[in-house]
Amino acid sequence: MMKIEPELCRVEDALGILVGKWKPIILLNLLKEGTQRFSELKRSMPGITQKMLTKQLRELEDEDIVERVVYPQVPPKVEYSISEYGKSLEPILAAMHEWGTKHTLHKRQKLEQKG
Amino acid sequence: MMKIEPELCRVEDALGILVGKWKPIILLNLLKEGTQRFSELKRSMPGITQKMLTKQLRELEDEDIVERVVYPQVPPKVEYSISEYGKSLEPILAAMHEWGTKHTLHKRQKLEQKG
DNA sequence: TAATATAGTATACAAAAAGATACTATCGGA
DNA sequence: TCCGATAGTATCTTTTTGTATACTATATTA
Repeated sequence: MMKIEPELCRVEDALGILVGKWKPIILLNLLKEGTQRFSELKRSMPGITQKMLTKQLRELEDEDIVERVVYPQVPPKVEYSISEYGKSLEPILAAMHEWGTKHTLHKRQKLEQKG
Repeated sequence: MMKIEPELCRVEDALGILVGKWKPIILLNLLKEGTQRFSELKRSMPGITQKMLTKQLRELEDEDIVERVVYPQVPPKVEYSISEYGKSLEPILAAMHEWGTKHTLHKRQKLEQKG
């Protein structure tokens, strides 16, 4: 059985990058669609505000997960993509998605038992 | 390459369970030490308040990740442990810990380059 | 009889995250 | 000349999280 020393725990370091109401969605979008413009990302995430999208992207960029390329044009064009380094998060996202799917089912079954 | 449909994404369901300033630590403690009393858990997490520990444990219990057993004694004795179901989170915690460890190193190297 | 240990709850407060809304610059086209 | 598109900022408010501190019950022990 795996035993991580709780006091040497680095789970939070990974968690900190994924946490944020929109980060997993942003990452999955970029992983699925590849390079995307700011406006494309925004359109694919109904409900997100400009401010939030910018903020989350900056944070991901600061962690080297996401790459940002500005084209000197008017109107502006800025493209976002997952960095090679960022792709190392993919198995974690996949594992969480898989677990989350099972857990959703688990909760549904629990609710049905109670009526 | 794995492609999770962002609109069917269940990453948040897993994330929601791990998020909270103390949850990963609590889970790792229980995974490492096995069954623990409330006071033992508290002692092994310097800085956590009673209220926070109770709250996090309740939330984990509500998700069936943690089991709570009350002994009808005075002074009270309450034991916490990871449920069988909860153990399915272990690979995710391990993956995040591993990634987090690498990421900590990555950031350190980046800082050193800049001085 | 008073202190101690345990596992809490109650209340108030502070800080962080998220949301709503309005504003900016600038080129091309109508 | 005014509008629209793009990728942002700036400011304010609300919501969510987390912290600090005090309080509770009760058998046992000194």
